[in-house]
Amino acid sequence: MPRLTPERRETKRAEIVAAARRCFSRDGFHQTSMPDIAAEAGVSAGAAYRYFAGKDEIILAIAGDAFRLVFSPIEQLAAGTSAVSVADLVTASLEVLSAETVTDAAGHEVPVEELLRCAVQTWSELLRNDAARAHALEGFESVRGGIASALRRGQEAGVVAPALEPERGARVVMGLLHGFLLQRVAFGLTDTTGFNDDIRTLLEDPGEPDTTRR
Amino acid sequence: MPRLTPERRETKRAEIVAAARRCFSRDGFHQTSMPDIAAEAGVSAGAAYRYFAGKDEIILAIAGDAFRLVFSPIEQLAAGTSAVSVADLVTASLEVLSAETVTDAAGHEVPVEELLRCAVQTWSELLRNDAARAHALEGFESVRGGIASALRRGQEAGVVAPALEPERGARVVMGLLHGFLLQRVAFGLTDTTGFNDDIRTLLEDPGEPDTTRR
Amino acid sequence: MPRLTPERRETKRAEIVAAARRCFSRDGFHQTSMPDIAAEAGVSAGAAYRYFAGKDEIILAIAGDAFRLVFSPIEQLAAGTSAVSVADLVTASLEVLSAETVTDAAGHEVPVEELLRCAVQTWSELLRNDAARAHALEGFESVRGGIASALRRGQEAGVVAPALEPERGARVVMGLLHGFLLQRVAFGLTDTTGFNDDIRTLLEDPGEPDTTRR
Amino acid sequence: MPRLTPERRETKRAEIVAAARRCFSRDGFHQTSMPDIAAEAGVSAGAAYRYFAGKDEIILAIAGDAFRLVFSPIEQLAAGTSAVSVADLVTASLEVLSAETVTDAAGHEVPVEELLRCAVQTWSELLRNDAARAHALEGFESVRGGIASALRRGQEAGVVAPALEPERGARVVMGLLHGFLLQRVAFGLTDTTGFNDDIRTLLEDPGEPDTTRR
DNA sequence: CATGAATGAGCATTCATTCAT
DNA sequence: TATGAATGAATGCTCATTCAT
Repeated sequence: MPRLTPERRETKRAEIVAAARRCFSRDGFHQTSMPDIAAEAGVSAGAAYRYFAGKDEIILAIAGDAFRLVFSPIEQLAAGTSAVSVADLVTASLEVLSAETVTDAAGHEVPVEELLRCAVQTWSELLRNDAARAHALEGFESVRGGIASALRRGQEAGVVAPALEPERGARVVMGLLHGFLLQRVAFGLTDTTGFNDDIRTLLEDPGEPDTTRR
Repeated sequence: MPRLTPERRETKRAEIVAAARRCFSRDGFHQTSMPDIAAEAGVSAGAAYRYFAGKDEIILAIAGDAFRLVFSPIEQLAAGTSAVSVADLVTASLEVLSAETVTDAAGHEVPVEELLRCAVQTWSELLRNDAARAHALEGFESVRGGIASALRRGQEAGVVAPALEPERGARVVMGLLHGFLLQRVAFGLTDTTGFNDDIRTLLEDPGEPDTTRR
Repeated sequence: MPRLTPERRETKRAEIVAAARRCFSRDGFHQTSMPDIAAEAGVSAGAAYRYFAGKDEIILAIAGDAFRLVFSPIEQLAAGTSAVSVADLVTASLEVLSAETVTDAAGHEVPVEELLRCAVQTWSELLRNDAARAHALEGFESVRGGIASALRRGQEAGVVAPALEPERGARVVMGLLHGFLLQRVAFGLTDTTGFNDDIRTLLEDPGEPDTTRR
Repeated sequence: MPRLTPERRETKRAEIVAAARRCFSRDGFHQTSMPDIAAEAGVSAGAAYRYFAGKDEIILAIAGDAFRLVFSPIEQLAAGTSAVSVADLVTASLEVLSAETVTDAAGHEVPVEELLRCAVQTWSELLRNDAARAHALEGFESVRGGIASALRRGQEAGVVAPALEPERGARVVMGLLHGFLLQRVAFGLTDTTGFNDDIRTLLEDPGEPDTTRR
């Protein structure tokens, strides 16, 4: 039997992750058994243990992905060098909620529906799993830093209010995404078109109405 | 030991719920066993079954509370008749994140930390539990309706932008709360002071800077 | 509270037994809980323990009745002094399978359907419960003795073959009843009319066929 | 420890069945726990669930065997083509009560004592378990049909009374076996030798043959 | 005496994990 | 390497029995 090449190993690992994601999305982290995952991946019950130390490690892998990938569109935008407005950021941020798939670090397409359903479950894990929380916090800060940088670039370019504290602004954007994400997966409120305007209108000064809008 | 008065029954039920909430907050829904709950409540393993049909029913009771109580400050504000601005709503909405306790329907004080940790876990349940989702959706719509009403009153009073679609504005407010809630319990980002301003600033037209702020 | 008179005590005990018999007949000995019996009898869970030491004692009471009452018609016939033929005995024996009710020692009417269903379950208990087996064996021997006596009287009167060993003949009669009893309750084969003739025909010498029959 | 060959699987399944039969025979269906069975079989608590969906399925397997095997000697006789008399049938039928073991469909020797004790318990199950009853009824009818066929062959050969209705005669034979079976396991009345004669004598016309009958 | 709430041991079943093949 | 049978601890739940009121 030929040594398992690193590539084949990685491929198989990814297959197990993808199978686990399907199971988790469908049945939940805790209602999914290791045999379930193995069966979904088309491997034996024991095989998964050659790629992961245990169920927790699979959850962690999924959770890391789920937490981070949700922000992948906005991260890409933020990683650029062009001047972006807040509206651009919010729009990019909510974009993931309407997409069919996103692409993970290894280049695999991940169905957004699965991703989001896993993301919400991930949040529960963060409460009790120190490793997961540390990992997620790192991702959170990384995304926040990226958004903050973009906001700073926007301020320099004059398309973002100079009074905005970038780190805090980034938190708002991320919070909004999480909130709408939850509304979508838990309640089926998939429509996020126009929310950028809604948000702006919401906070608008009522006295000086529409002259500057849109 | 016959004749449990309805009041005593309710008290005991509430004790079990409170114990379950402590366990769930500490260990998670699925890592908490019925014996754990019973022990925390100081009752025998079988006793809980006189008050709840099973573990799911306890989870449901907690989840219902958790989902709804998070909005209790804003619901109270919205239920009033005074004209409130968006800033008032957002402030009230985020208030729960800094409070120590909130009061549930039966008048019991519920520690906010526990409440929020249960709330996040509730979200995971919504994905797979039809009863919980239906229940939560009802709560969601009720809160949304209340906030929308308050926004309409604000529009009539001239303190909310007339262009705002109230139902959509309410979704934004609720989404923000959920997003910040997650940031607090998952990452320890408890500080929400000033976020009202941040949000406003975030969306501000950069061209007309500081004249209207703070 | 007035002392419970022995009569009232006996009445209540009988009510519990009757309730237990209904439960046992419907759900089986082991699928019936003490609360079930109490509820069926309209008393509290604890009350039954004033009349019976525990569930086993109730089963024993039912079992004793069930085992014995099945033979009550044949016992009555055997207890008489008239000369009875084997056909009379078999007929009387199977009679209980077509009756609606039989009357127990205390004069209560007991539905035969319930009685038979409990009787079959009783047999299982005999295998493991020494007290029940001893009790039943005593009843068995008593009935067998009665039938044997009747057979002896029949032999004296010339209506029973003199070569028959009465004790063994009685076993055959009793075995037949048990066999047909099982066929009725387990398979719904309620028809036992004419089986007397069948039995006779079955064992008839085929060489001297039909000249005298029917 | 991969790849359980179908034969080994069947062997192990049979071992569990045999262990369960020992437990059931000793302690009863409902007093035997799954761990009891597993321990008796020398396997772990969970292992049994790879071979049976649950306890009920084990009971059903035992019950099916127990109900059917009791008739195996008479079925073999009836399955033949030779002309058999009623006496032959009854003798064969009761034979099982004196045997040490019988051989099941898979060729395993089953101790008769265990078999009979399980058979009696099976009868209780028939009252409440529709699947078991349907299964047993099928077996019952099959055996009855076999015996009836043998009786018809006997009639053709002139060794069975032509007036006998074979289906009814078969019921009598089966009823007798069940009755004597119960007497053996419940009361230790193991002796069935000569009962064939007893039965015949029992129904024999006493001194003055047929002139007085009916 | 009766009540019925409480107890707590016991049970069927599941499942993460191991390891012989 | 991969397999999948086996393990055995853990869990949710039931129920016979007790006893404070």
